[in-house]
Amino acid sequence: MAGVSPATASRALSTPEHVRPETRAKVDHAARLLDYVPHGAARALASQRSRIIGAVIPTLDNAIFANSVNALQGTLAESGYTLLLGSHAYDPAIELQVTRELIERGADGIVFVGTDHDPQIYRMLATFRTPYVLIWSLDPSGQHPCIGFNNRDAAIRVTRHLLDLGHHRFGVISGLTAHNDRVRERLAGVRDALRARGLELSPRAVVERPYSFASGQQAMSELMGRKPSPTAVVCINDVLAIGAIIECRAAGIDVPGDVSITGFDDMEISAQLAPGLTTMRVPTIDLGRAAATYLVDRLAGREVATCTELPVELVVRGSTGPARGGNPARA
Amino acid sequence: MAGVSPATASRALSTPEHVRPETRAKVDHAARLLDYVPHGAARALASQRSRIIGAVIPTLDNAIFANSVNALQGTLAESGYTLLLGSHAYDPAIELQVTRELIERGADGIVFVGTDHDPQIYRMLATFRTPYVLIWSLDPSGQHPCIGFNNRDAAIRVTRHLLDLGHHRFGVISGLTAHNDRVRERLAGVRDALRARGLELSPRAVVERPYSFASGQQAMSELMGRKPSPTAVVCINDVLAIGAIIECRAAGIDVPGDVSITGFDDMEISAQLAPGLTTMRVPTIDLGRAAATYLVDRLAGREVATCTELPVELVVRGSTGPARGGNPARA
DNA sequence: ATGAAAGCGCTAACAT
DNA sequence: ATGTTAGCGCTTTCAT
Repeated sequence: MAGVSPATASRALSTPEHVRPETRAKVDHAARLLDYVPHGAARALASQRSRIIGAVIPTLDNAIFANSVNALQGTLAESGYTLLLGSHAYDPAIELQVTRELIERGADGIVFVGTDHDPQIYRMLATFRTPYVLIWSLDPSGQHPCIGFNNRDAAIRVTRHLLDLGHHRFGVISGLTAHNDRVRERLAGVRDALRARGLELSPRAVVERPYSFASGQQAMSELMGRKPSPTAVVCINDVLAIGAIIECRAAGIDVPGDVSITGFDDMEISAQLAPGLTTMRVPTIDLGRAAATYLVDRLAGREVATCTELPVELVVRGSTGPARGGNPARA
Repeated sequence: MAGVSPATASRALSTPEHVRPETRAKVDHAARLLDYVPHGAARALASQRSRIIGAVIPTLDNAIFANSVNALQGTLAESGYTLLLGSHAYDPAIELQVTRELIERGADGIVFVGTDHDPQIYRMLATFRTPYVLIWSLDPSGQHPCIGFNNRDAAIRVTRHLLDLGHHRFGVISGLTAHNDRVRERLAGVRDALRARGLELSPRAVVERPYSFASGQQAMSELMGRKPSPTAVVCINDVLAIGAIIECRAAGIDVPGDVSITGFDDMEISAQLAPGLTTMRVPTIDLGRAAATYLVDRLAGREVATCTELPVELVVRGSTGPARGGNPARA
């Protein structure tokens, strides 16, 4: 004790401006001397706020999410919040369970990826009045706060790039569509873009695989085995696209001479490959940062935008080129 | 209320075996009806256990750590623990702060990476009697519980592989050595192995860079600009090694014809590259799992080994070959 | 600006 | 097997 009441000590540490500098000094001194570390649980119990923000993400395997999470955590830390992380490996049951856990831990706010979530999750959030925000997608219903981009439009832009290069025989390497609105939207975007030019994507032209380099390789090999083989392959993310490029190298298929390949996300390595991967750049860092800012502001009672759309950018590199014998003027 | 006392309700939920099935049913029913979610903070305050395990890691950028963390979390979840994650970007001040935060949150145990930590961290852990474990390294002092492997020996094995192929002009692409015992140990291992064959590593032959593909590229370019240029380049991890391979491809340098390259970690993509990367496989998943098991067992009062050494494995792929004109029989 | 007192939601003796 | 009773360490009215 520094000769003051517990109440004053508490104020000195939590709201220093409400305490005379002199008293504050005494308390700070004592705290230092005692190696005082506040008791988070007691604090949370008394104040009804945990200063914990939860994040529910599919997996950390994907470097893309890792970047967002990193930014999220950094930004939260600046405002005195701690990140509590839960991952679910794309399993809705685990996701529900993890969310429950975060609420149980008293999370003041929660970040989710995408719009595909068990209704029970939304119900729980409502019951506990827990603020939350969805990232990576835009919520079409407008019911949920979100910070993301239009996955479908982005995919349309990628596909158009290929169409403009004269391609008309397409293949698609997709991620698993179950419980993943990003993948479904991107896929829909590809279909939309093709249809707009009078092309249909046959089911056989779409290969669905979990995210891994090996999957991408396999899928590419499968696609190139079809005849006629595609001259352009749209991959739903960079991991799959890189796998596809690797497969081409192994199989002696020239990229983009024989086939053009596109990705989605723009991971660090995508720029370094030979050829460089044409892809849609997603602002992963900004996504994490904006989510943190959103929740911190909301918890501080500040006004916040319900939905924020972040820009994505088509990055054209060496993996795409004109269709062989194609006519760039028309598809 | 289900017509029982709070104490019974508590028991029914926490230690069901201490309650008559009939009563348990009543409580469970009421809980379901009320959408009851226990209050973590109150529970932690009363029971003096948070069921939270903290992990203090350098960064999630490195897919390698992400894998370990994933495994850590999964294994902890099986035992009813939640992972609280803190990263510090290799900054000791942030690391101290993050650790403080974890203790403040009442972490029942904490996982750290490597042995290089501010003495104040160890002091705090002792003060709060917080169990902890170091992963990725072996603690030479034997003072700290750890689960890892011998980074120096592993680096020796990699270097010997190159020596046995007849190389004697070496370059090294290192990570930053500050606050990173893994990098320092691996570097020392390379030096040891060379010295054992009468070779010295000149300071100019070692390039130190942060972990990124781009760094690896740059470093490789620098190294190959020296004359005589190395015929073998040891990279302290796969990220740098992949950057190096990419640079060679860009610069028209044949791997392994002109230069052999080795990595360390064995990331998923390392196997897929052309040429495949010769590297030291680190059991990232096992590391995370073992750390979880260690802490859970310790917290349950079970006996635990102070230090566990996990095996690493040299994976020879296409990026290494005989020294041009070298004599494999002797270095 | 500071102190006194109540209580956050739960668990853990202890008693029955 | 269940109820009674404190109390975990802090914050927050409320009073001064």
